Amino acid sequence: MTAPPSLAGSPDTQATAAYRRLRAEILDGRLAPGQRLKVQDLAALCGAGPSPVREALAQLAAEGLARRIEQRGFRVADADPAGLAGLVRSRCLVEAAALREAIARGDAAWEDAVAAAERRLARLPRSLDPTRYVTNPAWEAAHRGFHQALLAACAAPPLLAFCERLRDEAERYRAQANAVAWPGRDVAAEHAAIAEAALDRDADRAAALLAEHLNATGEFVRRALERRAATPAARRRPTARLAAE
Amino acid sequence: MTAPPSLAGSPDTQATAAYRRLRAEILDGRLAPGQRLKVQDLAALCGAGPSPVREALAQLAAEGLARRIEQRGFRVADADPAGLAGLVRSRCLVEAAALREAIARGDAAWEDAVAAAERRLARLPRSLDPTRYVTNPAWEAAHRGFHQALLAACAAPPLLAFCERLRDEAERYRAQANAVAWPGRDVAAEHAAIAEAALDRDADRAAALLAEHLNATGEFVRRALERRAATPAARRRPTARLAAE
DNA sequence: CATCCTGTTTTTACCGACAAAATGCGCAGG
DNA sequence: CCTGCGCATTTTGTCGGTAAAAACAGGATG
Repeated sequence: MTAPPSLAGSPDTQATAAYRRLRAEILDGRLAPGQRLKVQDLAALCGAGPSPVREALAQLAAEGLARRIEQRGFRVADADPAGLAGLVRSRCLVEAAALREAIARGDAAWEDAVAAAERRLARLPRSLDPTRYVTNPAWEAAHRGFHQALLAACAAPPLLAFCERLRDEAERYRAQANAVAWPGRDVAAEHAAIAEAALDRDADRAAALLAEHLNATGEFVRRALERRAATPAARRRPTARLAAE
Repeated sequence: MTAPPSLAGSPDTQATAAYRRLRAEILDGRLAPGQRLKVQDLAALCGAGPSPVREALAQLAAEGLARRIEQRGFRVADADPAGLAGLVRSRCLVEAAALREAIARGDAAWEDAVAAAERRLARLPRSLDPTRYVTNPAWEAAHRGFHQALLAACAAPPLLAFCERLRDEAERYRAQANAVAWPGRDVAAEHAAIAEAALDRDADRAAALLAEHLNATGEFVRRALERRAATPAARRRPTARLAAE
């Protein structure tokens, strides 16, 4: 029971700490798409030297969250409509395939987990404030958990990891969109319908509903992105300095 | 005219050079699965300092070709039967889905490209030596080109990139297997059948043939892996020693 | 008026050195 | 003969400083 050197948790090395931090900032849009990532600035931000930061950036670039330009540093990956379209199409195809597989292979435990995740998600409010959108971390976690539970019975770890990665990237787009508007859609009903079809073992219906769900979110984000592009970049407010190169 | 510093091509930074090199060595098995990756050794190998090497390793770890163990360095990713099974399953699901999409969206140019790639591949010998297996780089390139051409009409870049990554990992397993045996299968016929079904726009048949093709390769590799586990001088200790150093 | 050159300033990419942690080894004790 | 503990050695992860490449700004030029 003595706690000699390091017992619990993560003694998190500087490199992974920087990785986590930068990843989070990119995902929620605090580091805007296209923005330049100067090593020294980030090093100062993370309170670390340049080496761990470069390591983190290399990792992020490999995951597609950043772009490396040889001899010219790193930038946050862009989030343009073309990228969104490819992302949504990928998600529809891949998640539908994974869901079909999960439905084919899922056992009783999988059914229970799906049902439980659905109920847990349904109980939580999407936004912390009923009148306008305020991110609810608990809902986000439950949402992720639901989609994960749906596919969990699919015995193909690389595929599931890929789904996770695409979900991450989608979150980045959503963060852009939520700055502008939020959906009036009844997402809870969509989730319930997907869960029901999956538990009925109706692969075609479940896959179609899931694809529709993803497409609807994509369409919403596309509109928001469009509207955002139309608005002249917040008429030179100092706050825009973050986004400016 | 004045013979400037770097004239053509890539002035390849040390980090990317190391990345390419290590990646190649992992893919063709010269760095064996599970092997420890000591930074200093690799740095000496690449003629570079530790920082670029760590950067390359972080990238490889993000791609799944290496594992990072916090505070304990990097190792080459394992290549055990379980990993192979998940990989094959993932490839079947993902490539089938991508192929369906490509068949649905492909135009005449796509058809031509597929047909051309198939003919190019059919013309090349699988092995440089007819009596035993000797890797033929031209065939490898054409093979990759064929599978790529098949899916090219699928408008989902992230998905295609993922297929590439899985193909890379599969190559790693194949390198293990080819050290033991080589398939008597008529792979050329399989490729021809897939191309024909795709050009007939018969998505179901094409997807089924492709999945079968991938499964057959997977099964071949699995057998080879099994045989390999039995033969080497790993009598006293369970398989652990193979991974050690 | 746009364009090109040129010197200055940032920024990248890299190395070598250093502390903390892990690994392996020898040795006492059961 | 095996088991557990402390010490020397390796290895990791990190920093600060440095050459070289890119970005920038200003002035001369067609």
